[in-house]
Amino acid sequence: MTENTSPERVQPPEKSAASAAYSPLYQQIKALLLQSLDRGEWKPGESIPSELDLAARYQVSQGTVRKAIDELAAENLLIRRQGKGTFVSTHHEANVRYRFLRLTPDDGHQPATSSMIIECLRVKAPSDIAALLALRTADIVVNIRRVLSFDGRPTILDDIWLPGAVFKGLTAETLAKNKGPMYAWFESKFGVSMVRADETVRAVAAGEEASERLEVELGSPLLQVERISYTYGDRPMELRRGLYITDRFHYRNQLS
Amino acid sequence: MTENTSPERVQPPEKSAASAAYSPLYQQIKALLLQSLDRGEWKPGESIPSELDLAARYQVSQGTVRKAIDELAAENLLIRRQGKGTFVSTHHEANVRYRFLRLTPDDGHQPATSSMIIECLRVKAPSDIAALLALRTADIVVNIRRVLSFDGRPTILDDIWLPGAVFKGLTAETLAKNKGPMYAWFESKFGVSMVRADETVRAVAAGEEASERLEVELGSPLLQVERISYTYGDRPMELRRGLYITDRFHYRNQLS
DNA sequence: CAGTGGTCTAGACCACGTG
DNA sequence: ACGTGGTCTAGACCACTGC
Repeated sequence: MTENTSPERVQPPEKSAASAAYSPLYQQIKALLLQSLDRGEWKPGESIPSELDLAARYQVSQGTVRKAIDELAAENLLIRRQGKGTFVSTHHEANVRYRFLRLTPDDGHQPATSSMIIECLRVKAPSDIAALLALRTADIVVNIRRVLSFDGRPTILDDIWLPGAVFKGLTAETLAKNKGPMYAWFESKFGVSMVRADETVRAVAAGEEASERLEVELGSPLLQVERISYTYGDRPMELRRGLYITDRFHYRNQLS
Repeated sequence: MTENTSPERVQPPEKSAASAAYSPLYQQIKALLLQSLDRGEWKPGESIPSELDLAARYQVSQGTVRKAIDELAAENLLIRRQGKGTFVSTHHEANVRYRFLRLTPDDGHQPATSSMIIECLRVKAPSDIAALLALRTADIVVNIRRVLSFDGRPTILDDIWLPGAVFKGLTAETLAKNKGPMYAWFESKFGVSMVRADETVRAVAAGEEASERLEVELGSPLLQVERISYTYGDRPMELRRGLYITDRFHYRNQLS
């Protein structure tokens, strides 16, 4: 009974010259791990099987599994912990909360955060939003608008768009009940893990609504940040347009 | 004659429990490679010795050298090219020119770039500049001010500060002669490789000079980008304050 | 003490670039 | 044909964690 009927049997890489679609073994393993993550076989915060177990499961050496995991860890999808295991990334943990928020206080001290929901509506997707979220204009999207305050000062005005089909049961009420980071809530309530994001940053002048909500002069400079967040498989799952006040905070970035 | 008198002999990692300052072998190799890079033993754009040569030189296995190089490649200090060798990163190559410039045209098309030097002075370091560059206020710094234009439109007003002791012979004349990216010029003319950078981004209102130089209304929103660039060993080598017009361009960023 | 990831080695073979 | 980095394996031992 050593016959292997697992659907996850990997192909040994085609080593003959004729192979056009050659893919290294560890990339195939990486793809299989990604599938399992996407499918929810291992949930955010949980540990995945040990390297030796995975090696046995996929019939490859530990070194090959290791290389696959190395890449996923480099992309922040997995987190290695020596002596404990390898864990699925989550937005719940203290050290990586607000992982996608690059706005940082000018002095080091961490501010108290509070959120005020302006509205939360389900509407047909405007065409620009639909395009960015890879939806059709007939599809329903959830539109959340809110103000984030730091130390009691309104600082961020957010306009958030989510695919309605995925975020079922998201209403102003359920939203209001949730404390803590929105991305952590998305994980536990809707099973959506935000894995990476692209941001587009500009300086703009405060319009009427922004100046009221953020309590700044009409026309004051604001940082406009448009973010598209992706879940596994590069599927866009959120469009977020934010206006930031940057007099006591700054947007930080590391180049290399 | 097998005695090894090389100054680069590495310590086998202390494997006994008592070792407080344990450092993996490959980290020691990485540090040695960094020293050689800093010292200029291999110049930007050149290839470093092959993995097998380095393994022989440091008396370790190829795998250990490989892991050290892997990390340096992940930090963009080295570039691997299969079949050819491993090369020292440079700002000269077309694909990584303007590697630190995150301002991107809204439409895809690459704009024609031109630079206009406003002035280039050697002065005593103001205290804030000195602090950020890890200098004393008595030290001399070079201060360059310039406007970058894209497709003929002034778009960036830069205020650049460099340690005078390192950038000897940098004058408005020599600067004006240089075409192409400033960081590439720093490499070939002054032997300074910029290896990574930290940026702080804000939205600000155009002041008098900015509005004149960039031909925008007084008070229009501009993106203010303060960048500290580092050479090997995390030594700060440049402070750059830029004001960007972001109506046809945006600052892009990837989060993960 | 057992189990996990982390380091290190040695060797085989492959893919790529250049003669 | 050769030398380069890239992949894959197997095995030994170490460091860390928790029972």
